[in-house]
Amino acid sequence: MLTKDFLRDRHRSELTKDDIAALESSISEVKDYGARETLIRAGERVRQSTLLLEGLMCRYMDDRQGERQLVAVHVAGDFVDLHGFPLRRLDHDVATLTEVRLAFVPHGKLLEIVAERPNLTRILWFSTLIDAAMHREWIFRLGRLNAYGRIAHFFCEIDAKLQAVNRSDGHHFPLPINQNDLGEACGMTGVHVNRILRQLREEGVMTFRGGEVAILDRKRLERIAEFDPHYLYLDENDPDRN
Amino acid sequence: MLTKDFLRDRHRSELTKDDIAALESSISEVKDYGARETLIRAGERVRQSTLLLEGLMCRYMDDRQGERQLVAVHVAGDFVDLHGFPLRRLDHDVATLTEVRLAFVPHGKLLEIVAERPNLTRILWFSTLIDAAMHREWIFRLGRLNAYGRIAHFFCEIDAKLQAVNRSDGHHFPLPINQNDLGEACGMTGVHVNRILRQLREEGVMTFRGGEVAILDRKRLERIAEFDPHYLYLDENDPDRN
DNA sequence: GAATCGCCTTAACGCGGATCAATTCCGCTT
DNA sequence: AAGCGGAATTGATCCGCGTTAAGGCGATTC
Repeated sequence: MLTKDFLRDRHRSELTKDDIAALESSISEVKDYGARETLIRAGERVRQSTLLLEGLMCRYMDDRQGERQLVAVHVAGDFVDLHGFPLRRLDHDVATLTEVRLAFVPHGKLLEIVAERPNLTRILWFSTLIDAAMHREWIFRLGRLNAYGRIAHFFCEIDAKLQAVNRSDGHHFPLPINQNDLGEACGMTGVHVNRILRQLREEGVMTFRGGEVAILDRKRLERIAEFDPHYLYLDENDPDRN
Repeated sequence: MLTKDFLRDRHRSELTKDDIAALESSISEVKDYGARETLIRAGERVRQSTLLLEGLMCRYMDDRQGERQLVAVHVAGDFVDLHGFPLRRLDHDVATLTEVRLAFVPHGKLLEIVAERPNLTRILWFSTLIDAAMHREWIFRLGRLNAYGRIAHFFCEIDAKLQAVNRSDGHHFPLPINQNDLGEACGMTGVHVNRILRQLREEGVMTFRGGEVAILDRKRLERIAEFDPHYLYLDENDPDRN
């Protein structure tokens, strides 16, 4: 089941067996890629969308001096560029962070889904809007938190997302990226990321070394980050679903 | 025609007459509101979506100390909280900035559209993804530009959006908000906004006084902002549409 | 016409994070 | 065991922006 992590812990139960079968059968190809490959460039016409099965990916934009700003980090189960289907061309680049396994869905198949499966369509739409909600939280993080809060927030978010697809136990998880990547996600230099990580380590909040994260004091970490996972639309946070 | 500004200059031509009629007839109510009213609070269950017919609105999140971060500013023609339809509850507040005229569309009608009108559905989906693209550009702006660039970028964006719905001639337009609002949009204090505005004024790039914007040197303004309107998905920027 | 209010404006001061530059660490190669 | 390259680490210095505070100006109200 290639789509087993798609919307896992995110109203996946609203998908019927038929919906899932339709989605599964619209996959044209599964392929592996190495770390740090750019798969899509901004402005290109895109004709398929990418479901991330395993590994980490990111989306980013570069400024005039070539400084990079990540706008999203993706984990297993994410439909990384589903928004490319209605948009037809993207406003940013898409790249792998680690080695990945990807499944591709041609946009022709998505057109059929929109024509024939309103329920699945609404839920695919929903999944692209979770990404938008995460974008908003990133805006908040960059606009209102200092470096300490921004880094803490990044780890809260990635942990919550990895937990939802069972890649983190909430205390410990692999995250094979470097301090510079972290800086590019949080709008700061690698040097300053290093100082912040030292502070978090010395205060016993969390550690990040050799691509391994350990969360030691979740309460403190979440307070530093002003973290509230509502914006991730995970099942447990939805008080009166219906 | 209440929906005349919806997606104006943004692939609106892909909507059939029938689609437009269906959308128009799904409007349940038109209502006016005053400036600075919060219409939707984060977490509420939403059962209708809001089309902005005239005026300015914003979406925002507050941090723990009550400091506000805007995550979007909306102009006439924007379907402000269409994302509330698939999401069902929002992760942020929605408020008016100026006096506004609004049209409401019940989510029940949107369900019918999704069931019966695949083309309109795909285009409604598209419209919510333009908002996501603007979020990404805001992330870039906050993460990689300094105060000078961020303010310049804000004005480039709002001008481009207002031009698309014919509320700006590209040189001069009303923008009845204050310097503090600008700060909340650009992640800085009102005091510093004031310094930057003075600088832009003294350098002959643009002015912003009494709710009126004048763009004096567009080339310079766009260079300062590193502005490229591709992310707005306006018609003139789409080299080979179809 | 005095008082009030919202908003703009400017100045003084301090801090957070960028910048620049070394140094250390560690996994990999040979 | 030595050599190498990428990443982590740390220090010194600088400056952009926050903070605080004070004053100005036009609009509104009584």
